[in-house]
Amino acid sequence: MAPAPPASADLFAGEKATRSRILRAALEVFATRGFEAASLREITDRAEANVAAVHYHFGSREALAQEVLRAVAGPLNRLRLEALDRACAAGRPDLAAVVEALVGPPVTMSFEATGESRLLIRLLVQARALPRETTNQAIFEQYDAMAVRFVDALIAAEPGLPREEAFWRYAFAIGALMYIVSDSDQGYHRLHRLSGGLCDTDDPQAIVRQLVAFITAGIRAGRP
Amino acid sequence: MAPAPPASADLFAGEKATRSRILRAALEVFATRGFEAASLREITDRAEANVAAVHYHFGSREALAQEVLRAVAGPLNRLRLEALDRACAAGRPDLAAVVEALVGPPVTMSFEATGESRLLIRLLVQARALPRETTNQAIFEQYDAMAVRFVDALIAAEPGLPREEAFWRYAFAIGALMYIVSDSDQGYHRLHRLSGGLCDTDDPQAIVRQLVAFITAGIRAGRP
DNA sequence: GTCTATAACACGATAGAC
DNA sequence: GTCTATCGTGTTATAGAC
Repeated sequence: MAPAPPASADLFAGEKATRSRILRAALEVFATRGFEAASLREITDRAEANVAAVHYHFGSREALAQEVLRAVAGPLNRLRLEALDRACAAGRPDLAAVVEALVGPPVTMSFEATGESRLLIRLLVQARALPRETTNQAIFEQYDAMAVRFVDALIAAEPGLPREEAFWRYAFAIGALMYIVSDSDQGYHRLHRLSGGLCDTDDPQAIVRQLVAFITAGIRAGRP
Repeated sequence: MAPAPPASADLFAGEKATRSRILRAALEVFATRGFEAASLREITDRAEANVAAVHYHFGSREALAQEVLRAVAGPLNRLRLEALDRACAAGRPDLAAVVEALVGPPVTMSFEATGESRLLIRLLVQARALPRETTNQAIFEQYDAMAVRFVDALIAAEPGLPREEAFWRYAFAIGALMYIVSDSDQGYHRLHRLSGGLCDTDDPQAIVRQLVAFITAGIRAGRP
């Protein structure tokens, strides 16, 4: 059996040629223009395919959106859970290692030069900004179980941490993560400008380092 | 001279009747449907006005979006800076008081039953999810100066905190804030569901308490 | 200042040829 | 499986009556 391909490999390689090109183009357009504003025409132009091909392969624009979200969510979670397994391998996990397993993979993926996963966070930001039935469904089914596993790992690392606080702080961590990744993305770079160049938001290692320090301390805070 | 009205008062009270109704409706529609997906028809229907009136009063759909963002950003910053001034009044400020001045007003405003500011965070989430020239301009000119004032206050509260870290952690705080507010908004409530009801995301005081505990500890973290 | 009517165009979806 | 052509609808914007 062949080993699983790295997350940065072509997510849609196994697909039929046109279907694959449409998926790739749709990811790009949905991520940069939003699920609502993206048009089928823009997607098919980029895919060098036809509007009718989308309906043939996916049935509707909405079904295409759901398919894209599903296809792209897998690799991130796999990387995260592998890193979490490594952190938990030797008994009680180290908190910083758990946090790094949570924030490291998405940051790394966002900075890939090529590959589809690069746009994942942007896609998730879109889905969250404008919740819709279809995208919510795809996200919940892919991320809920992973979220609970990480919360459990946080508690394993910090046995004194009440479960309620673990959930709140998991959410805060995800918020900080998504905010900083989308800031460093697509030429926005508000933090870099605001800090007068002090914060290098183009350095993924710096981002992970800063995130881990902040989140780890936040999770260790006393009960409010 | 009359005192400034409370932030929850009608933001558009001074406006001409139709123009005011359009602004109010536009805020609602832009905040819930996104800047790209919102249509003039939906806005004018809600405003009980005419499509042509928008062009008469604002010139274009894009100019209307910019106007809405500008009109709504003021009250939040005023509340925050007033709270920051109180925190800094007696010499060296308390870190928790500075953080509460940052996150308290937006959380409180999001939970207002009426008033336009209730939708502000949602509007900012939209603007950030899909950065555009016009909305960026409106946000930067309203928020950049305030951000730097808060970073300075963080450093004043924690003299050992390097300026670079202060900026990173300010950004992380904003990310956690926006994430949790948009989660508790509009029936999304993912954290509530995910935590099996442990986290009451309908209680603004609980949210502020949790945010302040997490962020305060994160800011006090050692240099990574 | 506010309306109706309409121009000019983009959208998602589908029928039917090949 | 992939195309062209087209239907019906919704969009921004504007011209002109009042």
